[in-house]
Amino acid sequence: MKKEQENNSVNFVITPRNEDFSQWYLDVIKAGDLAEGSPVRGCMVIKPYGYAIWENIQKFLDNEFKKRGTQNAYFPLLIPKSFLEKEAEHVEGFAKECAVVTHHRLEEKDGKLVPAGELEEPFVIRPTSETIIYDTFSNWIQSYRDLPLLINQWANVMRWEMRTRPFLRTTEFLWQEGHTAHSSKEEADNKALEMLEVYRDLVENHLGISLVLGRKTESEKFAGADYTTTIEAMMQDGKALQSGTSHMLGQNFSKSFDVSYLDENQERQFVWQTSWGLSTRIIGALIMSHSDDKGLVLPPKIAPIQVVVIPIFGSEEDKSLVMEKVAKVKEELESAGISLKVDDREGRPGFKYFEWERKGVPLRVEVGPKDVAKGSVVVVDRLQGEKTFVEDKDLSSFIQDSLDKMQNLLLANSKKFREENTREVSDYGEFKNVISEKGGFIFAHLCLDRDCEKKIKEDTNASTRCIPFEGGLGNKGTCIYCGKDAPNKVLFAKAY
RNA sequence: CGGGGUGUAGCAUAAUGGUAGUGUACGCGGUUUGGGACCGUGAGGCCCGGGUUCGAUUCCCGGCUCCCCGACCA
Repeated sequence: MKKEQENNSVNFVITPRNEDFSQWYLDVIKAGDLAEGSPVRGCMVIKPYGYAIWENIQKFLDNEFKKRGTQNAYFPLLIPKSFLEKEAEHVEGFAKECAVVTHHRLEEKDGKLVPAGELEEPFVIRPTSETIIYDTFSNWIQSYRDLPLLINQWANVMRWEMRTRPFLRTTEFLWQEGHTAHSSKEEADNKALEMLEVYRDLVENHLGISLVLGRKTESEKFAGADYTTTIEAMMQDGKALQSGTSHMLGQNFSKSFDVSYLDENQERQFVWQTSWGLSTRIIGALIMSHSDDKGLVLPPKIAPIQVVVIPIFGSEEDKSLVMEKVAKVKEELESAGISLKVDDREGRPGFKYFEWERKGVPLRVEVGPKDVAKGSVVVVDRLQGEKTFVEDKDLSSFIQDSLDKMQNLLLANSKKFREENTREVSDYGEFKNVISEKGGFIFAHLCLDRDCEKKIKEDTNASTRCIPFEGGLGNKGTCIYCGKDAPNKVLFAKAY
């Protein structure tokens, strides 16, 4: 981000691909009225405009979940420490980042409030809810008739990470976490994939962010899962962002939490489980994928406001004519299902143009005295800045058409950018060069030895993002690091 | 948690061991309105604690904050 003094006013010139990228998106977030720092370490305040984006994401996912028989439920924020200890890998994965509740009241001592009433068993503020949900599942599930059990929870979680970044890694974040239990491995395998596909649909078709789908390597998988599948996106600086995950938990948790049932043959069986989650991090992905030097760019399908109408007038006489026309435009577009805002505040139009551009509203409709006289309006496109004079009779279809085109163009741009910055490499020297000079994704063969993966990360700072379903899994070759047999081709990148 | 930096008004910044200035944003009055309007006017500020000093926003020490790099990670 660079600042420029102009007419004694400070403007933010946003430069997405420079080295100050993280600073850049911070300022976009501020400018776009999305979030600001909170007094609590690494937490964020999400302002109404930003929260409306999250609500649109929720609306879409809720609908998709319910179509697939998933029900919403809610479980406690506080998890007994002993629950976390039950699944060995799971504790190991989360122990380092837990906020712990040890007391239940405050007492005054020497004029200061100090914690008192120490708890016999501390609670952990959920970093994720597998343990407490599966403890409950063990009561809910008795018979094969209780399966499959498909539950989703919208909640906040806390992970006390060393370093935070707004939206991408906050101490507290919002997400949905789905938890399912099945009678067969195959059914659970399919469920994990099915939910990953729901995420793909959301992120590609609604958020306009092109993805690579694949499986995490052993060292990057969820703590306690048999395997983890992921959607990986590329930000404008070439770094990767894990945007959603779906885990096949196998029977690891069902055995630790005794989630079992009697099958048709009166035999005791452990359930097969999945869990899947998508967080407010996705809003960070949205910001970092599409924003330009003017601010946010929001895809029409997820934008809280799709069209902003700016009335322009000088005299009172003009005002009544213009506002009459604005009312008609509003009625017509709203009845076509478009979410619209009329910015009828006092003030000059230019000021309003800048403000709504910063906030990423896809289309702007200007209505002034000249437009009233000509029987048309001016429509301006946020993405390309194109200005079009549209006759009144064509307005609704033109707007609809423009929104659709913009939606498609955003995804196409994102896909093109990702493909242009993905490179196949077969030599480790070249690997290092590409990572340091060009960045982006690298597609290369990797053996199953975890040491190779670790050393590459230490060496280059690039981690494995996933083994892509397309062209990765089962693509045999020789390991880029050690030269031994590699069963898969793997996607590497520096990641957020 | 290790290394580096930072902290002055809502935001962005300046100067200063002795009354803290500017831009923007905000309130009020007026004139304006097709790409960040103008005039007048008003309110608003030195991260916290200790030390040195007649006097500290400034110097010193400690703490905290936020940011960057690393480790960690959705």
